Amino acid sequence: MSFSDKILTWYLENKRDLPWRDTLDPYKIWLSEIILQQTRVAQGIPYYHRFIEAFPKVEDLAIANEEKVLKLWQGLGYYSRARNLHASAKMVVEEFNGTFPKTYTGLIKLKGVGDYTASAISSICFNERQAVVDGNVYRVLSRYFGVNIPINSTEGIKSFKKLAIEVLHPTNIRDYNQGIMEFGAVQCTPQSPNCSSCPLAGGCVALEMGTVKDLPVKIGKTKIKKRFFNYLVPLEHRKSDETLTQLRQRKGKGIWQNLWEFPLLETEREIGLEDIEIRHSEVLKFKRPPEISLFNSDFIVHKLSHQHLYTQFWILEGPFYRTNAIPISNLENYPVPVLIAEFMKTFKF
DNA sequence: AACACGGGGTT
DNA sequence: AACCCAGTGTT
Repeated sequence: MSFSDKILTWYLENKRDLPWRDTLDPYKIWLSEIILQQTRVAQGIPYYHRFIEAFPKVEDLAIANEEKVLKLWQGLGYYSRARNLHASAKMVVEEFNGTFPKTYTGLIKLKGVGDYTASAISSICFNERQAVVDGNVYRVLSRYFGVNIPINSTEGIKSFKKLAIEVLHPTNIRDYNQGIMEFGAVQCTPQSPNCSSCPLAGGCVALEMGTVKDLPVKIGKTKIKKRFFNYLVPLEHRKSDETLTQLRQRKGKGIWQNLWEFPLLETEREIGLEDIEIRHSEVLKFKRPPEISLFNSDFIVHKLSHQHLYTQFWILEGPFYRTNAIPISNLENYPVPVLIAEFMKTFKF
């Protein structure tokens, strides 16, 4: 039995019942694939349901405000996925009359659709002969065939893609592709893979050589940068029994593009109350000196994959010049980073 | 070729 | 703390 037949047989007996497995609708498969980029299935499932409910068809997504799309995406991370998702929905509706491209070549032109995603959609929806190479596939192929070329080197990317094409199933591309990924996610896991009950143990080079735990090989380490964020939370208590505050939308490059946050003073190092008293006007203008207090005595350290944000929330009470001022009851409508959402949940406005 | 881009789960 | 997740786009 060939490698691909073993994978396919295993899959047909072990596949999970996932929400997007009951359809070949390119819209739904595309949505699931974008959500699942660098994201675990368990984390993505509730988002998939919410998007399908809010936007049953690609036309619904295309006519939505970006604000609403980002709000639904809040908490998933890599927000360029949401912006590109929205842009591609518009492309499909406006340029292709609402019909998704039916080929790898057509699909890869969509924003946010790269080699992996174009291969996944074209093979799953149309059984096109394209090989998917995601993190699971790198792991399974490197172990079974004993390949120690670094998976994130240029040579590795090329040679694993070539190998993936060579071992593709002859006919059932659709199920084989999902099968090899599922096999990596469930059976041939990163740590403590279940080799003792593996249907592919016979023929697995890494198992034979005792190198399972060393594969796949990955080079380079992400250097983590430290940043110091001082959020200035303005509060103006009005007689109308309403409290005003202010949010701003992040623009330009960097993290959290197009999401909202409180006025931010970023510094090179930790600063204290005296510094805030002097510098708050760089960020936010008050009509008279505000009453300032620190919300969190210890840093809130928000960890991203490549930076740690040492964060202090400063509460500034007093009347301020209200461009973009909003009542606190409206805060929930804005798409915000998890760091800000956690603060809003904890702070007693 | 290297880096930026989130947040959460697992060990 | 380190690694990884159904990767893509930019520099």
